[in-house]
Amino acid sequence: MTETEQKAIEYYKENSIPHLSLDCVIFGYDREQLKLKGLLIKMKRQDDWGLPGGFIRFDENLEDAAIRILKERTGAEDIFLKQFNVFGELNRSEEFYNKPDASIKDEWLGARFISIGFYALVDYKKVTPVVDKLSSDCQWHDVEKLPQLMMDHRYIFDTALESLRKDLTIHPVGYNLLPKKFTMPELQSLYEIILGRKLNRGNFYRKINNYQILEKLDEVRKGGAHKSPFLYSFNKERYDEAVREGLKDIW
Amino acid sequence: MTETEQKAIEYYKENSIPHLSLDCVIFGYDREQLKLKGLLIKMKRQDDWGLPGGFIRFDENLEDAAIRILKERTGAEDIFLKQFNVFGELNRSEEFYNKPDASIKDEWLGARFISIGFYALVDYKKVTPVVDKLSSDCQWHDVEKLPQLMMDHRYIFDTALESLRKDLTIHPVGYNLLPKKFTMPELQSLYEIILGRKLNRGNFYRKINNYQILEKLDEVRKGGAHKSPFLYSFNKERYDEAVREGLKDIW
DNA sequence: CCAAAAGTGTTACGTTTACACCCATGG
DNA sequence: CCATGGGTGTAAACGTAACACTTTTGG
Repeated sequence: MTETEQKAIEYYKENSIPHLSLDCVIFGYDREQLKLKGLLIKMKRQDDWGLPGGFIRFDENLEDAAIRILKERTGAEDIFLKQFNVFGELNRSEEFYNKPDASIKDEWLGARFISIGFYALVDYKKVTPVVDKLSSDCQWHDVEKLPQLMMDHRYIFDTALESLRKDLTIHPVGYNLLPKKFTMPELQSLYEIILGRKLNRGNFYRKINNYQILEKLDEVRKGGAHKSPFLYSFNKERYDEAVREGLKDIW
Repeated sequence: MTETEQKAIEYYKENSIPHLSLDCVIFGYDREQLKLKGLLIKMKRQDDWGLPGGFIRFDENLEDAAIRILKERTGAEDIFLKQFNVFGELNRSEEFYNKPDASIKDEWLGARFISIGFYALVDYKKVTPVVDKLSSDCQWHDVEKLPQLMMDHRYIFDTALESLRKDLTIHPVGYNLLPKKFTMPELQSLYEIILGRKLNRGNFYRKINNYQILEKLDEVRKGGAHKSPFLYSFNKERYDEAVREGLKDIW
């Protein structure tokens, strides 16, 4: 273990709640490749990838810790972030740092950890994955072809995706993932990518309009090969309300 | 603080994960009064009621800790138990044990705690509320008229009830709340009590039958004032499957 | 006989899905 | 002109709520 690593661990140890970690499943919407990605990190001298995570400082709210970790890893702020499950099986993490050939050995890190899972959704292009002092790599991976993940991180990832897709049917998504002004096909494409399936255009159009979270602008997007599509923006008040209250029974 | 209390705290301190607690919202189905109850405790020398909670031992799974706490408080085993949210606001708990007039002062207990919320559903009659070493009372309370609760326990309680009612529309409920053999009106009554509203009899009959989680027996319940209702039992395999997978798309 | 229980039918209504049509328009 | 986008129509399938009728049967 290098001195940098040791110092980083020392800092965690002094300022964070022990035995409690936070794992973030960060989904990235890739508008160009029309793919959903997941941000994974690689710990120094480790083969398997893992979820970016962190610890909760003694002086910060749980939610703020998740926001901070996300910011540290991606630079992204003001993002759709949600606590979705706690992973507390015995031995889910202990072995990792205690193996004879473990790249990092530390008593604090090697203790039992219970992890609170958050998932986030960010704009793939707006994000620069950041390698921190304990990691050697931080990369986007296609959700459909994830590499081998360490510990129970594959299970956490799958649970997050399931939660995201379920939440999507109740809550709106798109703010911070699309430009301020966007077209209906762009919004539909976002939904299709997250859900992993095609949606009917006409039905999507009517449904999303009924939610009244959109504002149609008097502009069109010029320059495309075909008819210029209209531009829309989110009505932030109605959008936030729908995120809070859910999309049912808002008539 | 008495010596008993001090010893109890000492035991927690030595065997439990610090800064991490577990709060249980235990709902009790009261078949006779047709009411939904919540199990609350009163800490020694405290006026406000609170949720039964506990800590996670270093050597037990998160889920097992919840099962244990439930068992300690109610004697109930093999119960519908679900993790529903984590409460991690700064200062949600610290003040409680650090107030000048706090009935219990302890460094370990007075530290910051993040609490994992579980809710459970038990048969009101099968349960004997147990007062432990730190509490002076343990009682059922009508869900509609809860007393003042300490800390953020009212918020936790309300969140749990919301989760329970939402889960009820997707997952079946009733095993362990009804006798092995029960009638259709009894099952409907259970649902009505939990949901807090009346359901249409005919529709309920068809719906619950479609789920194919019930087995109609060749017996009737004798002794009532009127027509003897048929008895049913749960088909445990189908029931468990529906609990796991949800009730949609099982056709 | 009466009231509760069991089972079924019917109607209405709303939602979702699938599909299809028409129009607009940029290059 | 043609591919894309915008907007609407519609029919089928499905879900569910409300209600009502019938039959059964214990006391």
